[in-house]
Amino acid sequence: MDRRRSEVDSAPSTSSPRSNFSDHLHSNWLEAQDSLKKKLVTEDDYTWKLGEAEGVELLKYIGGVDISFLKDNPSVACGTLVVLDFKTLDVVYEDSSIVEIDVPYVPGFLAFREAPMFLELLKKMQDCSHPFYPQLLMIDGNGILHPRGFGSACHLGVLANLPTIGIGKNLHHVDGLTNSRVRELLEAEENFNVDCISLIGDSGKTLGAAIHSSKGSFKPIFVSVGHRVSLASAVEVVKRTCKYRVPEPIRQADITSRDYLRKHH
DNA sequence: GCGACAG
DNA sequence: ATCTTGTCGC
Repeated sequence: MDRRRSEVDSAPSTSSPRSNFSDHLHSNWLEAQDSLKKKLVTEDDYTWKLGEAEGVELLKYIGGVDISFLKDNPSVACGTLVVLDFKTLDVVYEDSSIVEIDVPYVPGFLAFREAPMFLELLKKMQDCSHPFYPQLLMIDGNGILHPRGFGSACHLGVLANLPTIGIGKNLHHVDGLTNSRVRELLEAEENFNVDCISLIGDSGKTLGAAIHSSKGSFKPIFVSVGHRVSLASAVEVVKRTCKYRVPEPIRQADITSRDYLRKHH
Protein backbone atom coordinates (compact mmCIF):
# COMPACT_ATOMS: atom_id res chain seq x y z
CA MET A 1 0.00 0.00 0.00
CA ASP A 2 1.21 3.44 -0.88
CA ARG A 3 2.20 5.58 1.99
CA ARG A 4 3.45 9.09 2.28
CA ARG A 5 6.84 9.77 3.65
CA SER A 6 6.34 10.33 7.34
CA GLU A 7 7.85 13.07 9.42
CA VAL A 8 9.65 10.35 11.32
CA ASP A 9 11.50 9.18 8.24
CA SER A 10 12.47 12.61 7.04
CA ALA A 11 12.35 15.96 8.71
CA PRO A 12 10.01 18.52 7.13
CA SER A 13 12.95 20.70 6.25
CA THR A 14 14.42 17.99 4.04
CA SER A 15 11.21 16.83 2.37
CA SER A 16 11.33 16.98 -1.42
CA PRO A 17 9.15 19.28 -3.50
CA ARG A 18 7.17 16.20 -4.43
CA SER A 19 6.59 14.94 -0.92
CA ASN A 20 2.98 15.50 -1.85
CA PHE A 21 2.83 12.10 -3.42
CA SER A 22 5.00 9.04 -3.16
CA ASP A 23 8.05 8.53 -5.31
CA HIS A 24 6.60 5.13 -6.11
CA LEU A 25 3.48 6.61 -7.65
CA HIS A 26 5.62 9.12 -9.51
CA SER A 27 7.67 6.42 -11.21
CA ASN A 28 4.52 4.48 -12.08
CA TRP A 29 3.15 7.57 -13.77
CA LEU A 30 6.36 8.06 -15.71
CA GLU A 31 6.21 4.46 -16.91
CA ALA A 32 2.56 4.79 -17.90
CA GLN A 33 3.26 7.91 -19.93
CA ASP A 34 6.21 6.26 -21.60
CA SER A 35 4.13 3.22 -22.49
CA LEU A 36 1.12 5.13 -23.81
CA LYS A 37 3.37 7.44 -25.79
CA LYS A 38 4.28 4.53 -28.06
CA LYS A 39 0.76 4.64 -29.45
CA LEU A 40 0.79 8.38 -30.08
CA VAL A 41 0.06 9.63 -33.59
CA THR A 42 0.97 13.24 -34.35
CA GLU A 43 -0.30 13.48 -37.91
CA ASP A 44 -3.75 13.75 -39.40
CA ASP A 45 -5.45 10.39 -39.04
CA TYR A 46 -9.14 10.71 -39.77
CA THR A 47 -11.44 10.49 -42.76
CA TRP A 48 -13.41 13.72 -42.58
CA LYS A 49 -12.57 17.12 -44.01
CA LEU A 50 -12.75 20.56 -42.44
CA GLY A 51 -13.91 22.53 -45.44
CA GLU A 52 -17.01 22.69 -47.58
CA ALA A 53 -16.20 19.74 -49.78
CA GLU A 54 -18.98 17.70 -51.31
CA GLY A 55 -19.41 13.97 -51.40
CA VAL A 56 -17.06 13.51 -48.46
CA GLU A 57 -17.56 13.21 -44.74
CA LEU A 58 -17.21 16.55 -42.95
CA LEU A 59 -16.24 17.40 -39.42
CA LYS A 60 -19.52 18.10 -37.68
CA TYR A 61 -19.34 17.01 -34.05
CA ILE A 62 -16.55 18.55 -32.04
CA GLY A 63 -16.29 17.83 -28.34
CA GLY A 64 -14.84 19.73 -25.41
CA VAL A 65 -14.12 18.67 -21.83
CA ASP A 66 -13.42 20.59 -18.68
CA ILE A 67 -13.54 20.16 -14.94
CA SER A 68 -14.41 22.42 -12.01
CA PHE A 69 -13.74 22.06 -8.32
CA LEU A 70 -15.64 23.04 -5.21
CA LYS A 71 -14.10 25.99 -3.45
CA ASP A 72 -14.52 24.37 -0.07
CA ASN A 73 -13.94 20.69 -0.60
CA PRO A 74 -11.30 20.61 -3.37
CA SER A 75 -11.76 16.88 -3.86
CA VAL A 76 -15.30 17.36 -5.14
CA ALA A 77 -15.18 17.89 -8.88
CA CYS A 78 -17.59 18.25 -11.76
CA GLY A 79 -16.49 16.99 -15.15
CA THR A 80 -18.36 18.03 -18.26
CA LEU A 81 -18.41 16.83 -21.85
CA VAL A 82 -20.05 19.02 -24.46
CA VAL A 83 -20.44 18.46 -28.19
CA LEU A 84 -20.82 21.36 -30.60
CA ASP A 85 -21.81 21.58 -34.22
CA PHE A 86 -18.55 22.59 -35.86
CA LYS A 87 -20.27 24.86 -38.36
CA THR A 88 -22.77 26.68 -36.15
CA LEU A 89 -20.94 26.24 -32.83
CA ASP A 90 -24.27 25.33 -31.21
CA VAL A 91 -24.12 22.96 -28.25
CA VAL A 92 -25.88 19.78 -29.34
CA TYR A 93 -24.99 17.57 -26.37
CA GLU A 94 -23.87 18.02 -22.80
CA ASP A 95 -23.34 15.75 -19.86
CA SER A 96 -21.91 16.41 -16.42
CA SER A 97 -20.93 14.24 -13.51
CA ILE A 98 -19.85 15.00 -9.98
CA VAL A 99 -17.19 12.78 -8.48
CA GLU A 100 -14.64 12.79 -5.69
CA ILE A 101 -11.06 12.95 -6.85
CA ASP A 102 -8.22 11.99 -4.54
CA VAL A 103 -5.46 12.09 -7.14
CA PRO A 104 -3.40 15.25 -6.57
CA TYR A 105 -2.55 17.75 -9.27
CA VAL A 106 1.09 17.42 -10.13
CA PRO A 107 2.51 19.51 -12.99
CA GLY A 108 3.28 17.18 -15.86
CA PHE A 109 0.78 14.56 -14.72
CA LEU A 110 -2.56 16.29 -15.14
CA ALA A 111 -4.15 13.40 -17.04
CA PHE A 112 -3.95 11.04 -14.09
CA ARG A 113 -6.23 13.39 -12.21
CA GLU A 114 -8.68 14.37 -14.94
CA ALA A 115 -8.73 11.79 -17.74
CA PRO A 116 -10.64 9.01 -15.93
CA MET A 117 -13.85 11.00 -15.61
CA PHE A 118 -13.65 12.22 -19.20
CA LEU A 119 -13.27 8.63 -20.36
CA GLU A 120 -16.40 7.74 -18.41
CA LEU A 121 -18.39 10.53 -20.02
CA LEU A 122 -17.22 9.42 -23.48
CA LYS A 123 -17.97 5.78 -22.75
CA LYS A 124 -21.49 6.69 -21.71
CA MET A 125 -22.09 8.19 -25.16
CA GLN A 126 -20.45 5.29 -26.92
CA ASP A 127 -22.42 2.68 -25.00
CA CYS A 128 -25.68 4.07 -26.31
CA SER A 129 -24.30 4.64 -29.79
CA HIS A 130 -25.12 8.29 -29.50
CA PRO A 131 -25.30 9.92 -32.95
CA PHE A 132 -23.46 13.01 -31.70
CA TYR A 133 -20.38 11.17 -30.47
CA PRO A 134 -17.51 13.61 -31.15
CA GLN A 135 -15.20 13.14 -34.12
CA LEU A 136 -12.63 15.39 -32.48
CA LEU A 137 -12.06 16.44 -28.88
CA MET A 138 -10.53 19.55 -27.37
CA ILE A 139 -8.97 19.33 -23.91
CA ASP A 140 -7.98 22.17 -21.63
CA GLY A 141 -4.44 21.08 -21.06
CA ASN A 142 -1.49 20.52 -23.33
CA GLY A 143 -0.72 17.88 -25.92
CA ILE A 144 2.92 17.36 -26.87
CA LEU A 145 3.80 20.72 -25.34
CA HIS A 146 4.87 18.85 -22.27
CA PRO A 147 8.12 17.91 -20.44
CA ARG A 148 8.01 14.41 -21.90
CA GLY A 149 5.96 15.19 -25.00
CA PHE A 150 2.86 13.54 -23.62
CA GLY A 151 0.41 15.93 -22.00
CA SER A 152 -3.17 15.24 -20.99
CA ALA A 153 -4.53 15.81 -24.51
CA CYS A 154 -2.25 13.04 -25.81
CA HIS A 155 -3.11 10.83 -22.86
CA LEU A 156 -6.85 11.16 -23.33
CA GLY A 157 -6.57 10.86 -27.10
CA VAL A 158 -4.67 7.58 -26.94
CA LEU A 159 -6.95 6.04 -24.32
CA ALA A 160 -10.12 7.10 -26.12
CA ASN A 161 -8.58 6.55 -29.56
CA LEU A 162 -9.90 9.94 -30.61
CA PRO A 163 -8.29 12.83 -32.45
CA THR A 164 -7.53 15.43 -29.76
CA ILE A 165 -6.20 18.97 -29.52
CA GLY A 166 -4.59 20.44 -26.41
CA ILE A 167 -5.45 23.97 -25.34
CA GLY A 168 -3.34 25.70 -22.71
CA LYS A 169 -4.36 29.04 -21.25
CA ASN A 170 -0.94 29.40 -19.68
CA LEU A 171 2.42 28.33 -21.03
CA HIS A 172 3.90 25.24 -19.52
CA HIS A 173 7.60 26.15 -19.47
CA VAL A 174 9.37 23.35 -21.25
CA ASP A 175 12.32 22.90 -23.62
CA GLY A 176 13.50 26.45 -23.02
CA LEU A 177 10.17 28.06 -23.85
CA THR A 178 9.32 30.97 -21.57
CA ASN A 179 6.65 33.62 -21.49
CA SER A 180 9.17 36.32 -22.33
CA ARG A 181 10.45 34.36 -25.31
CA VAL A 182 6.91 33.86 -26.61
CA ARG A 183 6.18 37.54 -26.08
CA GLU A 184 9.29 38.46 -28.03
CA LEU A 185 8.23 36.26 -30.93
CA LEU A 186 4.70 37.62 -31.01
CA GLU A 187 5.96 41.18 -30.92
CA ALA A 188 8.88 40.70 -33.30
CA GLU A 189 8.82 42.98 -36.28
CA GLU A 190 8.76 40.17 -38.81
CA ASN A 191 5.71 38.80 -37.00
CA PHE A 192 3.81 42.02 -37.15
CA ASN A 193 0.30 41.20 -38.30
CA VAL A 194 0.85 37.54 -37.51
CA ASP A 195 -1.59 36.13 -34.97
CA CYS A 196 -0.06 32.68 -34.76
CA ILE A 197 3.54 31.67 -34.15
CA SER A 198 5.18 28.28 -33.87
CA LEU A 199 6.61 27.31 -30.52
CA ILE A 200 10.02 25.85 -31.20
CA GLY A 201 11.98 24.65 -28.21
CA ASP A 202 15.73 24.64 -27.65
CA SER A 203 15.76 21.12 -29.06
CA GLY A 204 14.54 22.49 -32.38
CA LYS A 205 11.27 20.61 -32.13
CA THR A 206 8.00 22.39 -32.88
CA LEU A 207 5.92 21.79 -29.79
CA GLY A 208 2.86 23.84 -30.58
CA ALA A 209 1.61 27.28 -31.50
CA ALA A 210 0.76 30.45 -29.67
CA ILE A 211 -2.37 32.09 -31.04
CA HIS A 212 -3.89 35.48 -30.50
CA SER A 213 -7.33 34.02 -30.89
CA SER A 214 -9.42 37.08 -30.20
CA LYS A 215 -8.81 40.72 -30.86
CA GLY A 216 -9.77 41.68 -27.36
CA SER A 217 -6.92 39.91 -25.61
CA PHE A 218 -3.18 40.35 -25.62
CA LYS A 219 -2.76 37.01 -23.95
CA PRO A 220 -2.38 34.12 -26.39
CA ILE A 221 -3.59 30.56 -26.05
CA PHE A 222 -1.24 27.64 -26.54
CA VAL A 223 -2.30 24.98 -29.02
CA SER A 224 -0.57 21.65 -29.31
CA VAL A 225 -1.13 18.32 -30.98
CA GLY A 226 -2.92 15.79 -28.84
CA HIS A 227 -3.44 12.66 -30.93
CA ARG A 228 -4.15 11.88 -34.59
CA VAL A 229 -4.18 15.58 -35.60
CA SER A 230 -1.40 17.63 -37.19
CA LEU A 231 -0.49 21.00 -35.75
CA ALA A 232 -1.66 22.76 -38.92
CA SER A 233 -5.09 21.15 -38.67
CA ALA A 234 -5.26 21.78 -34.94
CA VAL A 235 -4.58 25.48 -35.46
CA GLU A 236 -7.18 25.65 -38.18
CA VAL A 237 -9.84 24.00 -36.04
CA VAL A 238 -9.03 26.23 -33.09
CA LYS A 239 -9.24 29.39 -35.15
CA ARG A 240 -12.59 28.36 -36.53
CA THR A 241 -14.06 27.65 -33.10
CA CYS A 242 -12.92 30.83 -31.39
CA LYS A 243 -15.63 33.39 -30.73
CA TYR A 244 -13.58 34.60 -27.78
CA ARG A 245 -10.09 33.85 -26.53
CA VAL A 246 -10.90 30.31 -25.47
CA PRO A 247 -12.34 28.04 -28.21
CA GLU A 248 -16.07 27.40 -27.80
CA PRO A 249 -15.91 23.66 -27.02
CA ILE A 250 -13.65 24.36 -24.04
CA ARG A 251 -15.46 27.51 -23.03
CA GLN A 252 -18.87 25.85 -23.07
CA ALA A 253 -17.60 22.87 -21.11
CA ASP A 254 -16.08 25.27 -18.58
CA ILE A 255 -19.29 27.26 -18.14
CA THR A 256 -21.44 24.15 -17.92
CA SER A 257 -19.28 22.36 -15.36
CA ARG A 258 -19.12 25.43 -13.14
CA ASP A 259 -22.89 25.95 -13.30
CA TYR A 260 -23.63 22.29 -12.69
CA LEU A 261 -21.39 22.20 -9.64
CA ARG A 262 -22.92 25.35 -8.21
CA LYS A 263 -26.41 23.99 -8.72
CA HIS A 264 -25.80 20.53 -7.30
CA HIS A 265 -23.72 21.27 -4.25
C1' DG B 1 20.50 27.17 -3.59
C1' DC B 2 16.62 29.34 -6.24
C1' DG B 3 12.93 29.71 -9.32
C1' DA B 4 9.43 27.39 -12.40
C1' DC B 5 5.90 24.19 -12.69
C1' DA B 6 -0.79 22.81 -17.88
C1' DG B 7 -5.28 22.34 -14.38
C1' DA C 1 -8.27 24.91 -10.29
C1' DT C 2 -10.30 28.61 -6.67
C1' DC C 3 -10.95 33.33 -3.83
C1' DT C 4 -13.65 38.05 -6.30
C1' DT C 5 -16.57 44.08 -7.94
C1' DG C 6 -16.43 47.29 -10.14
C1' DT C 7 -14.97 49.52 -13.91
C1' DC C 8 -12.94 51.44 -18.18
C1' DG C 9 -13.88 51.28 -23.09
C1' DC C 10 -15.69 50.10 -27.85
